[in-house]
Amino acid sequence: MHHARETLRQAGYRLTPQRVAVWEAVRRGGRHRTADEITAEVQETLPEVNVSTVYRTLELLVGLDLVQETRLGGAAGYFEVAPSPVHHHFVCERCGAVGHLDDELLEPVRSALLESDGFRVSETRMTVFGRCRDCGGPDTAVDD
Amino acid sequence: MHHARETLRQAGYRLTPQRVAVWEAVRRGGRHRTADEITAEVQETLPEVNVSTVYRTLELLVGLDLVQETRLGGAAGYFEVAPSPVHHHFVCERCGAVGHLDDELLEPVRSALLESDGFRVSETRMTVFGRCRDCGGPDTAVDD
DNA sequence: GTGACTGCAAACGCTTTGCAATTGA
DNA sequence: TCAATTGCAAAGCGTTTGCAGTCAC
Repeated sequence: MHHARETLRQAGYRLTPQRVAVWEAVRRGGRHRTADEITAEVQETLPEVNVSTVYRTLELLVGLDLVQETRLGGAAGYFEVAPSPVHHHFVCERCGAVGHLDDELLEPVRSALLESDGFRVSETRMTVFGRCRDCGGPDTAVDD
Repeated sequence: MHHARETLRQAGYRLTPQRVAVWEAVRRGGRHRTADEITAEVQETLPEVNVSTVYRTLELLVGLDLVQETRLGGAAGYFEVAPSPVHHHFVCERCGAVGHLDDELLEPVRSALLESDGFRVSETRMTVFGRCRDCGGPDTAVDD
């Protein structure tokens, strides 16, 4: 259970209907949503809400570590409830399905970077593209 | 030695001074350059060249696998000579230094994805943020 | 009541596009 | 020659901003 309301209050921010609606939309979405999609959903209940408010709210929620923004390749950013533990994404380039990938898998990469380059990783953003189980691998024979 | 000219010719494209200049700018740049930086450099010798030409040329070169575009976080894309073998980037969040990270390091990640999710990876884009050797780690005591 | 917040409209930065003029093959 | 390519200007996209009015506290 998330504690967005309390977090907002405790940080001294006002609990407006718009903010609640944006948070709900991000949460309900589950999968990654663009600011545009979030705006559309919020407007179903609060038709007057403006994109700029959505962006401002998303920025706020990202700052409070309640929401995470991800760039999946295109021009637009994607938003989702900040996951714990940290994870990354794999995207099926055929059907668009998005999956999650645990951050622990990248531990060897971090060690290697520290040893070879003295680079101390603080944040990793990885997006993997390929074919999901249902869509078959690129080198798999498909009969159709 | 790269073979941009031949590749262009063989693909049926014209070898214009603008295209050569863009390719040279990407190549000479070495590090990652934005379309804007490339435009500026090209205009040093061909002042009339327009951004749109640069973008069209970059798109062409990317399509021919001569150039690679990367998103490093901001709004703008970064271009560099398509590297082989494939690599990824680590960015120092303090001084902005960009380093390269070999794709082989990600082999365990690919295996794990295939085993656990049946996901067959075709392309990985990873960007790692942190502190380079000179800037010190986030938990390193810095005396200044 | 009052300052944090909103909606609006306009601007932003980066990129793409339509079109007439130009140019490489 | 003549279609491919260019420069220009304008539009596109997602996002941000300034401002006057509004609302949660």
